[in-house]
Amino acid sequence: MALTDASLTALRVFREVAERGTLTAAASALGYTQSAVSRQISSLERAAGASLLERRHDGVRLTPAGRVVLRHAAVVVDQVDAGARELAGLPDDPGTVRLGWFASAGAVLVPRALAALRESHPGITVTTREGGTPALVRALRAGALDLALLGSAPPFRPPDAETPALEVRTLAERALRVAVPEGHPLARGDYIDAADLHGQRWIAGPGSAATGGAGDSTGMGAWPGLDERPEVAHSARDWLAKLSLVAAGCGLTTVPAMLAAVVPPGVRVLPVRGGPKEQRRLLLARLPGPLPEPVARLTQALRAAALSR
Amino acid sequence: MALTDASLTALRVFREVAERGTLTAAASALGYTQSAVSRQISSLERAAGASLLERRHDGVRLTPAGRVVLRHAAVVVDQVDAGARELAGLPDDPGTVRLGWFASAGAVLVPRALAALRESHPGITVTTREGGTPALVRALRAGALDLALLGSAPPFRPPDAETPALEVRTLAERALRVAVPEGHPLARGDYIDAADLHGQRWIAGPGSAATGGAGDSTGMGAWPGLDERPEVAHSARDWLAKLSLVAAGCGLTTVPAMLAAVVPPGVRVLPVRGGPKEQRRLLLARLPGPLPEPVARLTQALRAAALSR
DNA sequence: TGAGGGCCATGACGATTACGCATACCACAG
DNA sequence: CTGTGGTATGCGTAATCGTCATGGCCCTCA
Repeated sequence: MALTDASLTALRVFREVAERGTLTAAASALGYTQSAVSRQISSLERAAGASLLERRHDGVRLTPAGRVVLRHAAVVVDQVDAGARELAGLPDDPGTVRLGWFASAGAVLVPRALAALRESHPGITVTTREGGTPALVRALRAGALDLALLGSAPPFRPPDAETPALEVRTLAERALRVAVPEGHPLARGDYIDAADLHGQRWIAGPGSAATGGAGDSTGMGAWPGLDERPEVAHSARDWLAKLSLVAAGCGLTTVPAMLAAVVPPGVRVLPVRGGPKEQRRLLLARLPGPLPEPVARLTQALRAAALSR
Repeated sequence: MALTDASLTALRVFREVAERGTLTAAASALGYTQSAVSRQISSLERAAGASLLERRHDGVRLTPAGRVVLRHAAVVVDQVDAGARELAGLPDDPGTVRLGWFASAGAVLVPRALAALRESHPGITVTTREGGTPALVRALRAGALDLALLGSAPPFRPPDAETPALEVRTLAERALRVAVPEGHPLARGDYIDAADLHGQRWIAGPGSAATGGAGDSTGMGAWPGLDERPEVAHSARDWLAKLSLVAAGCGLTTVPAMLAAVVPPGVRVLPVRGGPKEQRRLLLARLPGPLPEPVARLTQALRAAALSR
């Protein structure tokens, strides 16, 4: 028996379980009994030939194999749903969703998601605005935004400590990279050794902290793991300006992996090896409560966009 | 009952039927009886709430609804298969595949497919070469190529008449478009009326036939459905040169829809309405015989690339 | 015109799967 | 110790899946 023998129902159930954290909650959400959900999971694990979930007293956790299957399952289920929608030509719920985002997410993920959403749900209107993580969280709390894309750096803490806790899901977690000019010596390899970042000139973000530790990329500039005082040759907030400077050979800058998709000609985006792992998370946050259909659709679009490379 | 209630088996069967053209052939290929396949199709049609196939005495044809479902089904099934492979960590068969292609396919589809293949199967080496359809067919026959991307124009005939017949599958069928400069009056709308193509200056392909009827885009230039003698302002083979000329405002040119993905700034690619439908097919051909694993993988990658927009 | 071949649909039947109900077991908190 | 929350599994019922056999339609050829 192989994963290819899995059923769509099992994949759909698995995704719901992974999101909700317990078989019981997933069952309730999908209109099954816990028993049926348990069997679907068991069936999927047999097909996968691996345990996909660790069972704990208070729910389940994904195993590494579970994470692999979840990634594929999400794509599959969303694709089937998209097919159903297209086929039915369903009149979707009209509505407006208000989304907040930080700059690098706005440059890549948001356009990608909005384009997909415009195609799959032409009736949904999305308004968006840029902001830093603290400001976006305040706007969520105030009810001025329905959804917000937030960045998060280690140690990965909740966006704020107020109650009720924000409903936060991780869309992606990827390592930071460095953008180098095409002709730069460091551009010759497939990665940059952290030790080779010594003595480089950097294009930093705004503010006094040249390394910009915030997860939302606003202050990003010199490599955060750099164990020397960085030489800051330029300081800029605008990503297009920063990347143009890189292209012009003016220096290096740290970028979220996502930005690699939109760098202009003359720029290479490379991972860094050695030194501490510089991971960043892309989060999607909202206030707890019923999930309106347009918000759910945008959430799906953002998730799909984050899963695609 | 909705498409979301469909089974993976039904989707897999449906795709095989669509490719092979008869329920009987699909059944044989998948190890089912014709009866089981017929029921899977019926089940899928119930889920879709529409007829997906026209039944004819010699097999089946896709309905418009069937085409929609096929597009999604292919993605779903390939994604499940990809998940299975990733999960199994299967050592893939190493090997080299030789692929032939014509220029516009080489500019878009081949890079896209090869990039995807490099990621999913790093052990597979692909060598490619450009050629026109007649030359590529000869190379297939001579065993110098494993696969070839061929263009086909109406009336859609087999690539040649030799035996054994080449194994040919249609990856895509799309209408030709016209590339116009951004500032051109015809660039203002979402489409071009065929009547408005009168009197335009054209960037033609090589050779004496300015409209270049061959499906493989080599001679493509003036709109093939043009009912006047075209004014040819430029003649070029190289697509980058042609498109750069368009961007520079030197004239219009006919392009396969696929090329819209890689036009440089300053170019708009628009469909044409009115006049005869100018459809072109993208075919993938090989000699009949056992399908080596690396060839199958490249075939899948090319198919996936052709399905994505 | 009739025979034969190819193709799809469907009745009948047996095997397998899916799901709900009830229950057992485990961990944790008060 | 009791109550709560969570997962796994036995049992019974209903639905689904696939094969075999058959019928109907269309086309080709002698």
